[in-house]
Amino acid sequence: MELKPANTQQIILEAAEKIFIDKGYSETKTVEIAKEAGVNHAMLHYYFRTKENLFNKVFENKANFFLGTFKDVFQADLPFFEKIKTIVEAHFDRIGANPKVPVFVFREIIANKAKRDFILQKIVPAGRPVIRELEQMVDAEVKKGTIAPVTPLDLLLNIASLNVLSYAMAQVYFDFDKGLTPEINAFLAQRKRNNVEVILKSLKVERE
Amino acid sequence: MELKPANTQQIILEAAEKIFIDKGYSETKTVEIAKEAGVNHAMLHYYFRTKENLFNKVFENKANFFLGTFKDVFQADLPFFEKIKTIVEAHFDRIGANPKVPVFVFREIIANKAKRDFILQKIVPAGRPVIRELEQMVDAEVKKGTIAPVTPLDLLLNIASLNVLSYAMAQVYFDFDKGLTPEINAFLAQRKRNNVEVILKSLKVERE
DNA sequence: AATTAGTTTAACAATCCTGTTAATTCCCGG
DNA sequence: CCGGGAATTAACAGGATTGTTAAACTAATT
Repeated sequence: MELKPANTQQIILEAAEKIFIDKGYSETKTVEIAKEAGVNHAMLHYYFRTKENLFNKVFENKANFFLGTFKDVFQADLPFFEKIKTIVEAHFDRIGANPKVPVFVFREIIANKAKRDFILQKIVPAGRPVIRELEQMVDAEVKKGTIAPVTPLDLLLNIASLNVLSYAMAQVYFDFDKGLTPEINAFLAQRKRNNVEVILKSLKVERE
Repeated sequence: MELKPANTQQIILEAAEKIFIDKGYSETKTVEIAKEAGVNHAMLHYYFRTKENLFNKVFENKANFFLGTFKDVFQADLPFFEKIKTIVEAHFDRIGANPKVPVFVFREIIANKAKRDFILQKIVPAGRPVIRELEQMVDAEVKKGTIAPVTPLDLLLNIASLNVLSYAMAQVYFDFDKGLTPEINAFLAQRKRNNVEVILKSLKVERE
């Protein structure tokens, strides 16, 4: 992916990202970040002044990543159910690219009220358009009677819940740090299939 | 609930529980636990020797609680779909009694491999019977053709995912520490209804 | 080559945190 | 009431950790 560790600042940021996400804020020592980055630890102060500053940069990036996992998947021009399927799968895969991030974000928010406010003020508003877009899609179908009436928020939360916890559970059952073994891949593939199916079924109209 | 803060050891344990779950292992300072418990911080060492020792006691309790949320809900003698509904709701409510615990458990496991092994060895085997009991219930219905074929593991993970993330999300959106406002209760009630419905629908037989 | 701004280094100060210990108080059985 | 073990306190040692700074180095410009 990123092939230019050109400047020290970027190197530090990437090292910090890795370690913060692995260990959380206070289990992470600035010296360790410096070591991982291969620079003198005074450099962290030179570029970022404080540990918290550096952390906030990382956290903002990652929180945006996690909460933005929905934004990019509405483009395709497909039939409704195909589109939903695509959204669920794309979301699943995006979490797969950073499987530790969601739990990291939740944990840090719950542990630290200041960060919760930060999220609410800066990031949730950005999610508004996603809801609205989904709302239009869903409402149109509901009106046609092709799907059951659901709120877009519930639908969104259902997708996020199934996908996020699939990876969280995988990290409890398996040792994720040693790469994706066939066993892990099988588990994830099964969950992916299951999640799509559950979401699609949740939209089906009930008949008696 | 617990009306006997009789001995110091118990007081310390309860204080530790509260703070560890709020802040995680390393953000928690032993002095703070002592202050919360209203005792000299040397008492922690007197009763528990080390911080890690104390943490492990708390963690084991809470991890067992979380993973045991399924065990107690299979008793009722009801029709299948009613039973599933009861299970989902009971699980939801048990998480509600300790809403921060699931994310706490995930985070600490992911941050600390040693704890993951601990979980796998001591706690997952205890979950085996739950799977088996569910398996019997499900298989019987599948054979009758009254529900779609699903693996009990998937069903279990689906329930856990929806319920756990409902509370995790609630803690991102709302300030949970100031008690349950009507707003929070409304959100949770809606999620509870939704989760039951999604799970039940996931079991419905597909028709064309 | 000299100047300068930007970067890096090494050493250190200050604080914080865990664990320890020796002395003191508490409480109960005799 | 007294002796002794358990519980508690105050004080501190040792280590880790973050942040700071002054000096040294680098590279581009003149």
